[in-house]
Amino acid sequence: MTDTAPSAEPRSGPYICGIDAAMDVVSGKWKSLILWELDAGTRRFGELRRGLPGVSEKMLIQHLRELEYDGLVHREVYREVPPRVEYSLTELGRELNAALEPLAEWGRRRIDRIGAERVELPATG
Amino acid sequence: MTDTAPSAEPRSGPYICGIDAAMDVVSGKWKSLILWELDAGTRRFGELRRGLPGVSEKMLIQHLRELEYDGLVHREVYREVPPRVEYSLTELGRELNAALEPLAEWGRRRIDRIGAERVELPATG
DNA sequence: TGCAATACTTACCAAATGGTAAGCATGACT
DNA sequence: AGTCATGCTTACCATTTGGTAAGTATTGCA
Repeated sequence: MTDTAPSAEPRSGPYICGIDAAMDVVSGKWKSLILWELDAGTRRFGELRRGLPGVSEKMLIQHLRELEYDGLVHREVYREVPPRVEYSLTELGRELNAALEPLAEWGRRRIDRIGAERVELPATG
Repeated sequence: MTDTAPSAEPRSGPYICGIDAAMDVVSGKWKSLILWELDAGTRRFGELRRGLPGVSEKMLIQHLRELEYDGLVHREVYREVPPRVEYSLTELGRELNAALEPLAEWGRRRIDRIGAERVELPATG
């Protein structure tokens, strides 16, 4: 297998607890951010890339593929030229995002508390 | 700086969003598990090690130090021989754990859904 | 004297993760 | 024929992360 080949099916433990199992699908530098972006609606590959400042194409597809295998995002290919591929959240993905919301809120308070810098995101919705 | 030297102060972004800031303090193979263990009460170093099957001493202290710097755990040293060191959650740590609960619940359902294996934890209390 | 217990500390190494940059396929447009 | 756009794919490399195993310090106890 090569460098970028993603696993062929959902990662599947063994896990010590629920956190362990949830973190497994969310860990990766851009995954939660991708989920967040998609929560606002369907996005094309290029739109996602532009919406996530700093992500490389390699990592973006790699993460998208893993999220797809884990059943969190849906990939729809339109056979056009130039190609069009749209990504959206599955129901499972939306549930995960909901479960991430309290964590996001905690993080926002942490940013305020420690006065961390914020990265400006070009508005995406 | 050597291999194991932890950073001297809380990690501090810049962050893209709350998730980003929260994940930053939780990511690390054992961190959420350590938090989970400590949620049940104060633990000595050795107790934590025995409670987390597979963790190495190096990673355990490294993660504990980072959690301490990030203000999530409190470290209390008793000058005895042999030494005794007790770790416990701070209020901030308890808040983080609360924010992690929905994610844990999602993860538990994921384990059931995909029929993932579970690792047996020796009972720690 | 020598070993046990506890909480680290260190050196070294392997695997995982992520980045850069170039290449590929297709068809419309010039 | 050459360029553009899009969505990848690949090779290669650097950094990060985590593991193993040995060593340190202190004092009680056999």
